[in-house]
Amino acid sequence: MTSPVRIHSESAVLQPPHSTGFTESSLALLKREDGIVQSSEMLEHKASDRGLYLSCFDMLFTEDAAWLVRVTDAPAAAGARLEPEQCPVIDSPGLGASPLSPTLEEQVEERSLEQVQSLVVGEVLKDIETACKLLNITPDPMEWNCGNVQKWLLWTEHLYRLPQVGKAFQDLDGKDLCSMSEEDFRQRSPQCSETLHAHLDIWKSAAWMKERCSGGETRMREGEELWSEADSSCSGQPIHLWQFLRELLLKPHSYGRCIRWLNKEKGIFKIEDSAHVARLWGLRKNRPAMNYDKLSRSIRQYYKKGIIRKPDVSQRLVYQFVHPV
DNA sequence: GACAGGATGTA
DNA sequence: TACATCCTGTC
Repeated sequence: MTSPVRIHSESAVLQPPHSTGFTESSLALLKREDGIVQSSEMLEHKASDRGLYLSCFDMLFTEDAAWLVRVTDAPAAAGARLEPEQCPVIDSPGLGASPLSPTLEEQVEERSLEQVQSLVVGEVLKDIETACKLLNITPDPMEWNCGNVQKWLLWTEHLYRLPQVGKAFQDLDGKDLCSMSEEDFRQRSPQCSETLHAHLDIWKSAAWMKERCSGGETRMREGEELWSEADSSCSGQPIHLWQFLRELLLKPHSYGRCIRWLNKEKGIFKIEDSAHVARLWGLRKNRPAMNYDKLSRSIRQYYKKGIIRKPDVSQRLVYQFVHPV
């Protein structure tokens, strides 16, 4: 099926592998991520409420991607409406209306879907943004050096519980990585090629979207705003441990399994997986030998400074921000 | 294994 | 200054 919608500019340096920006495997990968699955379920639920039976991901990431064009390139979207055979099947009155003059109901449905779709994309961008902060790398894989590639690999291993594959890619920088086909990935890492390739696709697509959106566009939606969100990693100052911990805590969808609030109002949090948090901190600071013993020593340095303390009722792995956000 | 805190090194 | 590292000791 060919798409009438081209969301890629011919001049774009980095082009996603498909016209949608997301390959089938990267979509499958997206579905595996908790928050995205939630968003997807939300959308599917919403769709079923309205008599739609098209999967949200089919809607969102199949080749039409008209919503994406609307978000990023509204004027160009004028000719980007779906051809009739590509439209989602909608079991509702008014279906017989001419595709050239959608009914009010169709327009309302479309708008609702667009809103949820932009939420899903927002989640993807948010995850990437968080990873960039934690790893101190740029979101565009094309700009990565070999060290950045290794960090990204470590990150992807962590995210998808993959075996260590860094050695197989140790001689590659971002440009090399981006030019690799899935078969190239398979040759270097037969076990993880699909996941790695798909995950890289997501990053490439996000980078492409960001590049596309930053070209003088004044229109801002949720996902895009996230890229320009001011945070500790944008200040040029090295991140402090307490800031890092707070950032993890503020992304429960991504890190809730290793650190979470026990009482957000009081700033009380629990480190659920000490080794994991330490590894993330080590990644962020380029300290491969980081462990919880060292990390906790740094946390204890905050006791004197009045930044973090143990709660009144001391518990293992539970700390408290003295000045909760 | 978590915790507390001293000592020292480093950028 | 803000850790990172190593250490001793306690629970």
